[in-house]
Amino acid sequence: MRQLNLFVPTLREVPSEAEIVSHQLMLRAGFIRQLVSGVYSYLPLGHRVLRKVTNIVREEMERAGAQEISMPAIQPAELWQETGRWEAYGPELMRLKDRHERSFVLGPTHEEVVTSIARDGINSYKKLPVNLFQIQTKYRDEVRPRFGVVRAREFVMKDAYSFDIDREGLDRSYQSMYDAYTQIFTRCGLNFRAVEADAGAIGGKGTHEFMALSEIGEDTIAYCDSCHYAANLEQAVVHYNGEPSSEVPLTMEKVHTPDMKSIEQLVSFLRINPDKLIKSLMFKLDERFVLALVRGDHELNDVKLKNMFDANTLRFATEQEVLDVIGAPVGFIGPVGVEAKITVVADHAIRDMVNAVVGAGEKDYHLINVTAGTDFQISEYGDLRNIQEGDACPQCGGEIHFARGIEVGHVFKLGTRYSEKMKATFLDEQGKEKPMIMGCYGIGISRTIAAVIEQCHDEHGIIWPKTIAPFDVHVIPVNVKNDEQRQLAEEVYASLQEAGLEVLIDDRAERAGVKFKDADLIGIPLRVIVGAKAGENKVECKVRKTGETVEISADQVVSYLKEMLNKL
RNA sequence: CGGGAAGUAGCGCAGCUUGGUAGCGCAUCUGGUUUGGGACCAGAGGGUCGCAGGUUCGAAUCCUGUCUUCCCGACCA
Repeated sequence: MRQLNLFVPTLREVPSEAEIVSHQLMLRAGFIRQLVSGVYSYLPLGHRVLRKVTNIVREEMERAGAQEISMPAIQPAELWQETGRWEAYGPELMRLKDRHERSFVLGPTHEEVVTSIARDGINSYKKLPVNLFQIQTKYRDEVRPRFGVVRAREFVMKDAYSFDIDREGLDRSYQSMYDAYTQIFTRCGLNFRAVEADAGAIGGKGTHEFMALSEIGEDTIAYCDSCHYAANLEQAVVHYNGEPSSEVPLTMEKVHTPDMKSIEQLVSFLRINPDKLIKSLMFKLDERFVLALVRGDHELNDVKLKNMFDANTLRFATEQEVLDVIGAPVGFIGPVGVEAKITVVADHAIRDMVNAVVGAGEKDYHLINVTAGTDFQISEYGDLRNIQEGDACPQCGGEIHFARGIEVGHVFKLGTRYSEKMKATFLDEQGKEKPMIMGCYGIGISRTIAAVIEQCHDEHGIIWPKTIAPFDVHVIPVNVKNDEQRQLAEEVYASLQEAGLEVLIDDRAERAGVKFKDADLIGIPLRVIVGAKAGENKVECKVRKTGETVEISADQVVSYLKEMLNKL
């Protein structure tokens, strides 16, 4: 490809709308342009990278036995009403109406469509298992699009759906997708971890998120330093060791704590550590009120609380509800003497606390020297808090650390959630009708590209992994007006192409500095500079990543670069 | 949806306080000189100052409304 004709509008300055490095570089290097918030065009270079990633995904999916299809982005509301997601998905769902006032959605995912296809097309165990995938533009009306293509409203996604006759089949499908994903992200040059995750709106049990490690990641990953354990912060299991305090329980006392509503205020007022405090939080779970207790220095995990009660909805109780049920304002509520009014549950850590501080259930008062089991009763203990750095790993007892991650892939075991609702059944060997067992597997393709840039760049620009670089080699004649240089560069260009490499030649009549700056920005892994020594048939080969430069004879360029490419 | 910031040429910004009909750098075009890390000189093109309304003889500037973009939060495959 000739740069003279290539549309690469590079920017010298950083567009003010871009905050993070990948967004800035994608704009500056001329890969993308924004149309409206969260919606982007991919320019020629960006599109080439998109194609590279797409090809890797396609290859690995097909290698894993999945079959590519293409489903519509426009889907009728009726399909979503069948599974209840027309309501459940909420405002994230892009909805629209046609001229006859019929409702449609722009698909954020395709469980409904693919299940309807399977339901019509598959009716015997003999036709299973099947895994169908597509690579397609998806739509989500994000509350707040941000970080360029990392959180966009329109984005490219690979989604796959497996259909099996039983759980064992699903386990096999799931594992093969897990392996394919590992292969895909490795090939893309990404530093990632597969973490145990929450199933979210799609539902189902048994799920892993593939997280690209990055400071700008929107999720926190808890991982173990001595085993492979890694989980979403919200999902990580907290191991209960049972280390009761050796303190002698003292007699409960009421103390005046005027306006001391927060943990921080109490800590400085009473001169105690936050781990001596018990936080009492009141929630409304479905139709009931619950008082949940966690240690002062811990964070309550609402998903765990929700799961404890198998509830569908959870929200904080309003100030009025707290006043009505407990009889005290928020900030002064506690577990003592409320057993008759409300269900009290607690995190395991509360078990071990002796002489703790709780709200007195009376404005401007707290109780000190309070001990669970003695001064108040707990109806159920459970793992209700978020894991913290330094906690023990639930699998091996090692130490838990935190890292930030960008979710680039997600594999779910769906089970029969959709097949039952949509009556996607098959006849088994006994002639018995059964719902298909489903799995679904997504990869955020456009987001993956941003994640790679976050991990692979320097102060000059992008440093593409060779596997997804827009080109393999960048040939730069320093001065195109010099016939020797131009001709030699053309020869090198032709021979590299002949050798099957993807080559971009900067044949613009720009000064050397401009070309080098642009080349750094664009980030093609290998560079051939044809300059002053063209007359001696010598060129310079440079590795973008290391800056390593070697002067070689033009005749050796092809073999040398092929070797370098293998080493990268 | 709550909090904050900003909309002036393709990009980055000044001008606004104190109203007088728009400017700088980069980019673009022409000519010349340059030519190994974003050159120099001379000239040129490009803007309904986000939009609407109001105040005024006169509005980029003051007032009101509205839209958009970005950031923080809530939310989230």
